[in-house]
Amino acid sequence: MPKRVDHAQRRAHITDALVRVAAAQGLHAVTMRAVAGEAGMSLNLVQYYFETKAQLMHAVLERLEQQSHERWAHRLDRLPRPVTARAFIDTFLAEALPTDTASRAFHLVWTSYAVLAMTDPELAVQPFVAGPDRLEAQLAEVLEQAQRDGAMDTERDAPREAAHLLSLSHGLGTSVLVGQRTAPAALNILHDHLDRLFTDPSRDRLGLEAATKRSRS
Amino acid sequence: MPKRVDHAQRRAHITDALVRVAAAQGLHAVTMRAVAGEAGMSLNLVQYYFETKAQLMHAVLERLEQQSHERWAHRLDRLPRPVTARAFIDTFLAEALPTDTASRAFHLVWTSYAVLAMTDPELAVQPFVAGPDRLEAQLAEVLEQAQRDGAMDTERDAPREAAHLLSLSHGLGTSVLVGQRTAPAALNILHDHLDRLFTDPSRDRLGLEAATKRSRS
DNA sequence: GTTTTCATCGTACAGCGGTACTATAAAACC
DNA sequence: GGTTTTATAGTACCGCTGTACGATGAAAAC
Repeated sequence: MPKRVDHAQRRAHITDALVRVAAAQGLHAVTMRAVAGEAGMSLNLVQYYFETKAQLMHAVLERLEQQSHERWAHRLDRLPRPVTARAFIDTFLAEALPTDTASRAFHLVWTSYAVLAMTDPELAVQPFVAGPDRLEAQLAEVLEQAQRDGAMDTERDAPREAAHLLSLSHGLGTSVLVGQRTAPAALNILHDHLDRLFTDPSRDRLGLEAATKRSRS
Repeated sequence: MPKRVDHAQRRAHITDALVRVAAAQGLHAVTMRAVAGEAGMSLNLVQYYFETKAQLMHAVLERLEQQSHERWAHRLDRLPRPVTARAFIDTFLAEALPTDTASRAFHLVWTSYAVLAMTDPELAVQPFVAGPDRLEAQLAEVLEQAQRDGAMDTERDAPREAAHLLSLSHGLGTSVLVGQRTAPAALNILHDHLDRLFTDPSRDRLGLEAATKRSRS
Protein backbone atom coordinates (compact mmCIF):
# COMPACT_ATOMS: atom_id res chain seq x y z
CA MET A 1 0.00 0.00 0.00
CA PRO A 2 1.02 3.65 -0.53
CA LYS A 3 1.96 4.63 2.96
CA ARG A 4 0.82 3.83 6.43
CA VAL A 5 -1.75 6.35 7.37
CA ASP A 6 -2.80 8.01 10.59
CA HIS A 7 -6.15 6.44 11.34
CA ALA A 8 -7.16 9.03 13.89
CA GLN A 9 -6.58 11.77 11.36
CA ARG A 10 -8.51 9.95 8.65
CA ARG A 11 -11.38 9.39 11.00
CA ALA A 12 -11.37 13.05 11.96
CA HIS A 13 -11.37 13.99 8.29
CA ILE A 14 -14.45 11.86 7.75
CA THR A 15 -16.37 13.05 10.78
CA ASP A 16 -15.64 16.62 9.77
CA ALA A 17 -17.05 15.90 6.35
CA LEU A 18 -20.17 14.52 7.97
CA VAL A 19 -20.59 17.65 10.05
CA ARG A 20 -20.26 19.77 6.93
CA VAL A 21 -22.92 17.78 5.13
CA ALA A 22 -25.24 17.82 8.13
CA ALA A 23 -24.79 21.55 8.65
CA ALA A 24 -25.55 22.33 5.04
CA GLN A 25 -28.34 19.90 4.25
CA GLY A 26 -29.51 18.47 7.54
CA LEU A 27 -28.89 15.19 9.27
CA HIS A 28 -31.35 13.40 7.02
CA ALA A 29 -29.06 14.14 4.08
CA VAL A 30 -26.17 12.40 5.80
CA THR A 31 -25.57 9.22 3.87
CA MET A 32 -22.45 7.13 3.60
CA ARG A 33 -22.09 8.17 0.00
CA ALA A 34 -22.65 11.84 0.71
CA VAL A 35 -20.04 11.80 3.45
CA ALA A 36 -17.59 9.98 1.22
CA GLY A 37 -18.16 12.52 -1.51
CA GLU A 38 -17.70 15.45 0.84
CA ALA A 39 -14.55 13.87 2.24
CA GLY A 40 -13.24 13.27 -1.27
CA MET A 41 -12.86 9.55 -0.89
CA SER A 42 -14.61 6.42 -1.99
CA LEU A 43 -17.61 5.01 -0.23
CA ASN A 44 -15.61 2.00 0.78
CA LEU A 45 -13.02 4.03 2.63
CA VAL A 46 -15.65 5.45 4.89
CA GLN A 47 -16.73 1.92 5.59
CA TYR A 48 -13.13 1.02 6.13
CA TYR A 49 -12.65 3.54 8.92
CA PHE A 50 -16.12 3.17 10.39
CA GLU A 51 -17.57 -0.26 10.03
CA THR A 52 -21.14 0.86 10.31
CA LYS A 53 -23.05 4.10 9.98
CA ALA A 54 -24.14 3.96 13.59
CA GLN A 55 -20.51 3.89 14.66
CA LEU A 56 -19.78 6.86 12.45
CA MET A 57 -22.66 8.80 13.94
CA HIS A 58 -21.49 8.05 17.45
CA ALA A 59 -17.97 9.08 16.60
CA VAL A 60 -19.22 12.40 15.29
CA LEU A 61 -21.12 13.01 18.48
CA GLU A 62 -18.04 12.37 20.56
CA ARG A 63 -15.95 14.58 18.34
CA LEU A 64 -18.42 17.41 18.58
CA GLU A 65 -18.41 17.17 22.33
CA GLN A 66 -14.65 17.17 22.48
CA GLN A 67 -14.32 20.08 20.05
CA SER A 68 -16.78 22.06 22.11
CA HIS A 69 -14.67 21.46 25.19
CA GLU A 70 -11.55 22.54 23.39
CA ARG A 71 -13.03 25.69 21.97
CA TRP A 72 -14.35 26.68 25.31
CA ALA A 73 -11.03 26.00 27.06
CA HIS A 74 -9.26 27.97 24.37
CA ARG A 75 -11.54 30.95 24.82
CA LEU A 76 -10.98 30.80 28.53
CA ASP A 77 -7.23 30.73 28.13
CA ARG A 78 -7.30 33.92 26.12
CA LEU A 79 -9.22 35.78 28.75
CA PRO A 80 -7.30 38.72 30.32
CA ARG A 81 -6.23 38.03 33.89
CA PRO A 82 -7.38 38.34 36.52
CA VAL A 83 -10.52 36.58 35.37
CA THR A 84 -13.76 37.87 36.83
CA ALA A 85 -16.80 35.69 37.30
CA ARG A 86 -18.64 37.94 34.91
CA ALA A 87 -16.03 37.49 32.18
CA PHE A 88 -15.94 33.78 32.82
CA ILE A 89 -19.67 33.47 32.38
CA ASP A 90 -19.66 35.75 29.37
CA THR A 91 -17.19 33.43 27.71
CA PHE A 92 -19.21 30.46 28.79
CA LEU A 93 -22.39 31.71 27.24
CA ALA A 94 -20.89 33.28 24.15
CA GLU A 95 -19.65 29.83 23.29
CA ALA A 96 -23.19 28.55 23.65
CA LEU A 97 -24.40 30.90 20.93
CA PRO A 98 -23.97 30.43 17.19
CA THR A 99 -21.96 33.59 16.58
CA ASP A 100 -19.87 32.71 13.52
CA THR A 101 -20.51 30.24 10.72
CA ALA A 102 -18.35 27.55 12.29
CA SER A 103 -20.18 27.86 15.55
CA ARG A 104 -23.45 27.89 13.70
CA ALA A 105 -22.60 24.62 12.01
CA PHE A 106 -21.62 23.09 15.30
CA HIS A 107 -24.81 24.12 17.06
CA LEU A 108 -27.01 23.12 14.18
CA VAL A 109 -25.61 19.62 14.06
CA TRP A 110 -25.56 19.31 17.81
CA THR A 111 -29.21 20.28 17.99
CA SER A 112 -30.02 17.78 15.28
CA TYR A 113 -28.39 15.09 17.36
CA ALA A 114 -30.27 16.23 20.44
CA VAL A 115 -33.55 15.86 18.62
CA LEU A 116 -32.50 12.42 17.44
CA ALA A 117 -31.67 11.43 21.00
CA MET A 118 -35.16 12.39 22.14
CA THR A 119 -36.60 9.31 20.49
CA ASP A 120 -33.63 7.12 19.73
CA PRO A 121 -32.50 5.43 22.94
CA GLU A 122 -29.68 3.87 20.97
CA LEU A 123 -28.02 7.24 20.56
CA ALA A 124 -26.65 7.92 24.01
CA VAL A 125 -28.66 10.60 25.72
CA GLN A 126 -25.72 10.91 28.07
CA PRO A 127 -24.09 13.80 26.20
CA PHE A 128 -27.36 15.68 26.38
CA VAL A 129 -28.02 15.12 30.05
CA ALA A 130 -24.69 14.52 31.77
CA GLY A 131 -23.02 17.20 29.66
CA PRO A 132 -25.43 20.00 30.47
CA ASP A 133 -25.60 18.78 34.07
CA ARG A 134 -21.88 19.19 34.39
CA LEU A 135 -21.93 22.61 32.79
CA GLU A 136 -24.68 23.64 35.12
CA ALA A 137 -22.74 22.49 38.17
CA GLN A 138 -19.65 24.31 36.96
CA LEU A 139 -21.60 27.48 36.40
CA ALA A 140 -23.32 27.22 39.77
CA GLU A 141 -19.93 26.92 41.41
CA VAL A 142 -18.72 30.13 39.81
CA LEU A 143 -21.91 31.90 40.78
CA GLU A 144 -21.50 30.80 44.38
CA GLN A 145 -17.99 32.15 44.38
CA ALA A 146 -19.33 35.45 43.06
CA GLN A 147 -21.83 35.44 45.90
CA ARG A 148 -19.11 34.87 48.47
CA ASP A 149 -17.18 37.77 46.94
CA GLY A 150 -20.24 39.96 47.19
CA ALA A 151 -20.57 40.48 43.45
CA MET A 152 -23.91 38.71 43.34
CA ASP A 153 -26.95 38.91 45.54
CA THR A 154 -26.87 36.10 48.11
CA GLU A 155 -30.65 35.84 48.01
CA ARG A 156 -30.41 34.25 44.61
CA ASP A 157 -30.20 30.49 44.35
CA ALA A 158 -26.97 29.81 42.47
CA PRO A 159 -27.94 26.42 40.99
CA ARG A 160 -31.23 27.79 39.83
CA GLU A 161 -29.57 30.82 38.28
CA ALA A 162 -27.13 28.51 36.54
CA ALA A 163 -29.97 26.47 35.07
CA HIS A 164 -31.69 29.68 34.09
CA LEU A 165 -28.62 30.99 32.31
CA LEU A 166 -27.97 27.82 30.39
CA SER A 167 -31.57 27.34 29.35
CA LEU A 168 -31.78 30.95 28.32
CA SER A 169 -28.66 30.79 26.20
CA HIS A 170 -29.80 27.58 24.63
CA GLY A 171 -33.19 29.01 23.80
CA LEU A 172 -31.56 32.09 22.36
CA GLY A 173 -29.22 29.90 20.37
CA THR A 174 -32.13 28.11 18.79
CA SER A 175 -33.83 31.35 17.87
CA VAL A 176 -30.64 32.46 16.17
CA LEU A 177 -30.29 29.17 14.33
CA VAL A 178 -33.80 29.38 13.05
CA GLY A 179 -33.25 32.92 11.84
CA GLN A 180 -35.60 34.67 14.20
CA ARG A 181 -32.89 36.70 15.89
CA THR A 182 -29.35 37.80 15.14
CA ALA A 183 -26.52 36.66 17.33
CA PRO A 184 -25.82 40.19 18.61
CA ALA A 185 -29.46 40.57 19.59
CA ALA A 186 -29.23 37.34 21.54
CA LEU A 187 -26.04 38.49 23.22
CA ASN A 188 -27.73 41.72 24.13
CA ILE A 189 -30.42 39.86 26.02
CA LEU A 190 -27.85 37.72 27.78
CA HIS A 191 -25.75 40.68 28.85
CA ASP A 192 -28.76 42.52 30.12
CA HIS A 193 -29.59 39.56 32.29
CA LEU A 194 -26.03 39.33 33.56
CA ASP A 195 -26.05 43.04 34.39
CA ARG A 196 -28.96 42.37 36.66
CA LEU A 197 -27.33 39.31 38.16
CA PHE A 198 -24.07 40.97 39.13
CA THR A 199 -25.11 43.64 41.53
CA ASP A 200 -21.64 44.82 42.52
CA PRO A 201 -19.13 44.22 39.71
CA SER A 202 -16.37 45.99 41.63
CA ARG A 203 -16.17 43.03 44.02
CA ASP A 204 -16.03 40.49 41.23
CA ARG A 205 -12.66 38.79 41.40
CA LEU A 206 -12.91 35.14 40.58
CA GLY A 207 -9.99 32.87 41.35
CA LEU A 208 -9.57 30.56 38.42
CA GLU A 209 -8.65 27.44 40.39
CA ALA A 210 -11.99 25.77 40.84
CA ALA A 211 -13.19 26.55 37.36
CA THR A 212 -10.16 25.41 35.42
CA LYS A 213 -9.75 22.27 37.45
CA ARG A 214 -13.22 21.28 36.36
CA SER A 215 -12.80 22.25 32.77
CA ARG A 216 -9.95 19.84 32.33
CA SER A 217 -11.91 16.78 33.39
CA MET B 1 -68.75 3.25 -2.72
CA PRO B 2 -69.52 2.74 0.98
CA LYS B 3 -70.46 6.24 1.97
CA ARG B 4 -69.25 9.71 1.21
CA VAL B 5 -66.64 10.56 3.73
CA ASP B 6 -65.55 13.75 5.43
CA HIS B 7 -62.20 14.51 3.84
CA ALA B 8 -61.14 17.03 6.45
CA GLN B 9 -61.71 14.48 9.19
CA ARG B 10 -59.81 11.77 7.33
CA ARG B 11 -56.94 14.12 6.76
CA ALA B 12 -56.89 15.06 10.42
CA HIS B 13 -56.90 11.37 11.32
CA ILE B 14 -53.85 10.83 9.16
CA THR B 15 -51.89 13.83 10.36
CA ASP B 16 -52.59 12.79 13.94
CA ALA B 17 -51.20 9.36 13.16
CA LEU B 18 -48.09 10.97 11.76
CA VAL B 19 -47.61 13.00 14.91
CA ARG B 20 -47.95 9.87 17.01
CA VAL B 21 -45.32 8.06 14.96
CA ALA B 22 -42.97 11.03 15.01
CA ALA B 23 -43.38 11.51 18.74
CA ALA B 24 -42.65 7.88 19.47
CA GLN B 25 -39.90 7.09 17.00
CA GLY B 26 -38.72 10.37 15.61
CA LEU B 27 -39.36 12.18 12.38
CA HIS B 28 -36.95 9.96 10.49
CA ALA B 29 -39.23 7.00 11.22
CA VAL B 30 -42.13 8.75 9.54
CA THR B 31 -42.77 6.84 6.36
CA MET B 32 -45.93 6.63 4.32
CA ARG B 33 -46.34 3.02 5.33
CA ALA B 34 -45.71 3.71 9.00
CA VAL B 35 -48.29 6.49 9.02
CA ALA B 36 -50.79 4.29 7.19
CA GLY B 37 -50.21 1.52 9.71
CA GLU B 38 -50.62 3.85 12.68
CA ALA B 39 -53.76 5.29 11.13
CA GLY B 40 -55.11 1.79 10.54
CA MET B 41 -55.51 2.20 6.83
CA SER B 42 -53.82 1.12 3.65
CA LEU B 43 -50.82 2.87 2.19
CA ASN B 44 -52.86 3.89 -0.78
CA LEU B 45 -55.42 5.74 1.29
CA VAL B 46 -52.76 7.99 2.72
CA GLN B 47 -51.70 8.71 -0.84
CA TYR B 48 -55.32 9.29 -1.71
CA TYR B 49 -55.74 12.05 0.85
CA PHE B 50 -52.27 13.51 0.48
CA GLU B 51 -50.85 13.21 -3.00
CA THR B 52 -47.26 13.44 -1.88
CA LYS B 53 -45.32 13.07 1.32
CA ALA B 54 -44.20 16.68 1.23
CA GLN B 55 -47.83 17.78 1.21
CA LEU B 56 -48.53 15.54 4.17
CA MET B 57 -45.62 16.99 6.09
CA HIS B 58 -46.76 20.51 5.40
CA ALA B 59 -50.30 19.69 6.46
CA VAL B 60 -49.01 18.32 9.75
CA LEU B 61 -47.08 21.49 10.40
CA GLU B 62 -50.14 23.61 9.81
CA ARG B 63 -52.23 21.38 12.02
CA LEU B 64 -49.70 21.55 14.84
CA GLU B 65 -49.70 25.31 14.66
CA GLN B 66 -53.44 25.50 14.70
CA GLN B 67 -53.75 23.04 17.58
CA SER B 68 -51.25 25.03 19.55
CA HIS B 69 -53.30 28.16 19.05
CA GLU B 70 -56.45 26.37 20.13
CA ARG B 71 -54.93 24.88 23.26
CA TRP B 72 -53.55 28.19 24.31
CA ALA B 73 -56.84 30.00 23.70
CA HIS B 74 -58.62 27.29 25.64
CA ARG B 75 -56.31 27.65 28.61
CA LEU B 76 -56.80 31.38 28.56
CA ASP B 77 -60.58 31.04 28.52
CA ARG B 78 -60.49 28.95 31.67
CA LEU B 79 -58.51 31.52 33.58
CA PRO B 80 -60.36 33.03 36.58
CA ARG B 81 -61.37 36.65 35.97
CA PRO B 82 -60.16 39.26 36.36
CA VAL B 83 -57.07 38.09 34.51
CA THR B 84 -53.80 39.48 35.79
CA ALA B 85 -50.78 39.95 33.58
CA ARG B 86 -48.93 37.49 35.75
CA ALA B 87 -51.61 34.82 35.29
CA PHE B 88 -51.72 35.53 31.59
CA ILE B 89 -48.01 35.05 31.20
CA ASP B 90 -48.04 31.99 33.43
CA THR B 91 -50.57 30.43 31.09
CA PHE B 92 -48.58 31.53 28.13
CA LEU B 93 -45.40 29.92 29.32
CA ALA B 94 -46.93 26.82 30.83
CA GLU B 95 -48.24 26.04 27.38
CA ALA B 96 -44.72 26.40 26.07
CA LEU B 97 -43.49 23.61 28.34
CA PRO B 98 -44.00 19.88 27.79
CA THR B 99 -45.96 19.22 30.96
CA ASP B 100 -48.09 16.22 30.04
CA THR B 101 -47.54 13.46 27.52
CA ALA B 102 -49.72 15.10 24.88
CA SER B 103 -47.85 18.35 25.23
CA ARG B 104 -44.60 16.45 25.18
CA ALA B 105 -45.51 14.82 21.90
CA PHE B 106 -46.47 18.15 20.44
CA HIS B 107 -43.25 19.87 21.45
CA LEU B 108 -41.08 16.99 20.36
CA VAL B 109 -42.55 16.93 16.89
CA TRP B 110 -42.55 20.69 16.65
CA THR B 111 -38.90 20.82 17.57
CA SER B 112 -38.13 18.14 15.01
CA TYR B 113 -39.77 20.28 12.38
CA ALA B 114 -37.85 23.32 13.54
CA VAL B 115 -34.58 21.47 13.10
CA LEU B 116 -35.68 20.36 9.66
CA ALA B 117 -36.48 23.94 8.74
CA MET B 118 -32.97 25.04 9.68
CA THR B 119 -31.59 23.43 6.55
CA ASP B 120 -34.60 22.74 4.38
CA PRO B 121 -35.72 26.01 2.79
CA GLU B 122 -38.58 24.10 1.22
CA LEU B 123 -40.21 23.64 4.60
CA ALA B 124 -41.53 27.09 5.39
CA VAL B 125 -39.47 28.73 8.07
CA GLN B 126 -42.38 31.11 8.47
CA PRO B 127 -43.99 29.19 11.34
CA PHE B 128 -40.68 29.28 13.17
CA VAL B 129 -39.99 32.97 12.68
CA ALA B 130 -43.29 34.74 12.16
CA GLY B 131 -44.96 32.60 14.83
CA PRO B 132 -42.48 33.34 17.61
CA ASP B 133 -42.29 36.96 16.47
CA ARG B 134 -46.01 37.32 16.93
CA LEU B 135 -45.92 35.64 20.32
CA GLU B 136 -43.12 37.92 21.37
CA ALA B 137 -45.02 41.02 20.30
CA GLN B 138 -48.10 39.81 22.14
CA LEU B 139 -46.13 39.16 25.28
CA ALA B 140 -44.37 42.51 25.06
CA GLU B 141 -47.72 44.22 24.85
CA VAL B 142 -48.91 42.56 28.04
CA LEU B 143 -45.67 43.47 29.79
CA GLU B 144 -46.05 47.08 28.75
CA GLN B 145 -49.54 47.09 30.15
CA ALA B 146 -48.17 45.71 33.41
CA GLN B 147 -45.63 48.51 33.42
CA ARG B 148 -48.33 51.11 32.96
CA ASP B 149 -50.23 49.55 35.85
CA GLY B 150 -47.15 49.73 38.02
CA ALA B 151 -46.84 45.97 38.43
CA MET B 152 -43.55 45.84 36.62
CA ASP B 153 -40.47 48.00 36.82
CA THR B 154 -40.54 50.61 34.07
CA GLU B 155 -36.79 50.47 33.75
CA ARG B 156 -37.10 47.13 32.07
CA ASP B 157 -37.38 46.93 28.33
CA ALA B 158 -40.63 45.12 27.66
CA PRO B 159 -39.76 43.70 24.23
CA ARG B 160 -36.45 42.45 25.54
CA GLU B 161 -38.08 40.87 28.56
CA ALA B 162 -40.57 39.21 26.24
CA ALA B 163 -37.79 37.75 24.13
CA HIS B 164 -36.03 36.68 27.29
CA LEU B 165 -39.12 34.91 28.62
CA LEU B 166 -39.84 33.06 25.41
CA SER B 167 -36.26 32.00 24.86
CA LEU B 168 -36.02 30.88 28.44
CA SER B 169 -39.17 28.82 28.28
CA HIS B 170 -38.11 27.31 25.00
CA GLY B 171 -34.71 26.38 26.38
CA LEU B 172 -36.31 24.91 29.47
CA GLY B 173 -38.72 23.00 27.26
CA THR B 174 -35.85 21.42 25.40
CA SER B 175 -34.11 20.42 28.60
CA VAL B 176 -37.31 18.73 29.72
CA LEU B 177 -37.74 16.96 26.40
CA VAL B 178 -34.23 15.64 26.54
CA GLY B 179 -34.76 14.37 30.06
CA GLN B 180 -32.35 16.66 31.82
CA ARG B 181 -35.00 18.33 33.92
CA THR B 182 -38.52 17.59 35.06
CA ALA B 183 -41.35 19.85 33.99
CA PRO B 184 -41.98 21.07 37.56
CA ALA B 185 -38.32 22.00 37.91
CA ALA B 186 -38.58 24.02 34.72
CA LEU B 187 -41.73 25.72 35.95
CA ASN B 188 -39.98 26.53 39.19
CA ILE B 189 -37.28 28.44 37.32
CA LEU B 190 -39.86 30.27 35.26
CA HIS B 191 -41.89 31.30 38.27
CA ASP B 192 -38.84 32.49 40.08
CA HIS B 193 -38.02 34.71 37.15
CA LEU B 194 -41.56 36.04 37.01
CA ASP B 195 -41.48 36.78 40.73
CA ARG B 196 -38.54 39.03 40.07
CA LEU B 197 -40.19 40.62 37.06
CA PHE B 198 -43.43 41.58 38.80
CA THR B 199 -42.30 43.90 41.51
CA ASP B 200 -45.74 44.91 42.76
CA PRO B 201 -48.28 42.16 42.13
CA SER B 202 -51.00 44.05 43.97
CA ARG B 203 -51.19 46.51 41.08
CA ASP B 204 -51.44 43.79 38.48
CA ARG B 205 -54.83 44.04 36.85
CA LEU B 206 -54.64 43.29 33.16
CA GLY B 207 -57.57 44.16 30.98
CA LEU B 208 -58.07 41.31 28.58
CA GLU B 209 -59.03 43.33 25.52
CA ALA B 210 -55.72 43.77 23.78
CA ALA B 211 -54.54 40.28 24.52
CA THR B 212 -57.59 38.36 23.41
CA LYS B 213 -58.04 40.44 20.33
CA ARG B 214 -54.58 39.39 19.28
CA SER B 215 -55.02 35.77 20.18
CA ARG B 216 -57.92 35.43 17.76
CA SER B 217 -56.02 36.60 14.75
C1' DG C 1 -81.42 0.76 -14.58
C1' DT C 2 -77.50 2.24 -16.37
C1' DT C 3 -73.66 5.06 -15.84
C1' DT C 4 -70.65 7.60 -13.31
C1' DT C 5 -68.25 8.74 -9.26
C1' DC C 6 -65.73 7.63 -5.08
C1' DA C 7 -63.39 5.26 -1.42
C1' DT C 8 -60.62 1.57 -0.99
C1' DC C 9 -57.31 -2.21 -2.12
C1' DG C 10 -53.16 -4.72 -3.88
C1' DT C 11 -49.28 -4.57 -6.34
C1' DA C 12 -45.55 -3.09 -9.10
C1' DC C 13 -41.57 -0.18 -10.16
C1' DA C 14 -37.58 2.55 -9.90
C1' DG C 15 -34.19 4.70 -6.91
C1' DC C 16 -31.45 4.97 -3.05
C1' DG C 17 -29.08 3.54 1.18
C1' DG C 18 -26.33 0.44 4.10
C1' DT C 19 -23.54 -3.43 3.91
C1' DA C 20 -20.68 -7.18 2.00
C1' DC C 21 -17.61 -9.23 -1.18
C1' DT C 22 -13.65 -9.38 -4.15
C1' DA C 23 -9.60 -7.34 -6.23
C1' DT C 24 -5.13 -4.87 -6.35
C1' DA C 25 -1.09 -2.35 -5.83
C1' DA C 26 2.30 -1.13 -2.66
C1' DA C 27 4.57 -0.93 1.61
C1' DA C 28 6.23 -3.67 5.60
C1' DC C 29 8.13 -7.72 7.59
C1' DC C 30 11.53 -11.35 8.27
C1' DG D 1 12.86 -11.80 -1.96
C1' DG D 2 8.97 -13.82 -0.89
C1' DT D 3 5.01 -13.23 2.04
C1' DT D 4 1.90 -10.74 4.55
C1' DT D 5 -0.41 -6.63 5.76
C1' DT D 6 -2.83 -2.36 4.47
C1' DA D 7 -5.05 1.30 2.17
C1' DT D 8 -7.84 1.83 -1.56
C1' DA D 9 -11.23 0.79 -5.47
C1' DG D 10 -15.27 -1.17 -7.76
C1' DT D 11 -19.35 -3.40 -7.62
C1' DA D 12 -23.15 -6.24 -6.26
C1' DC D 13 -27.10 -7.22 -3.22
C1' DC D 14 -31.02 -6.62 -0.53
C1' DG D 15 -34.38 -4.00 1.74
C1' DC D 16 -36.98 0.07 2.16
C1' DT D 17 -39.42 4.21 0.38
C1' DG D 18 -42.07 7.22 -2.46
C1' DT D 19 -44.96 7.00 -6.25
C1' DA D 20 -47.86 5.12 -10.02
C1' DC D 21 -51.07 2.06 -11.96
C1' DG D 22 -54.77 -0.76 -12.43
C1' DA D 23 -59.01 -3.22 -10.09
C1' DT D 24 -63.36 -3.40 -7.52
C1' DG D 25 -67.52 -2.78 -5.20
C1' DA D 26 -70.86 0.25 -3.79
C1' DA D 27 -73.39 4.44 -3.57
C1' DA D 28 -75.09 8.57 -6.43
C1' DA D 29 -76.85 10.62 -10.39
C1' DC D 30 -79.93 10.83 -13.86
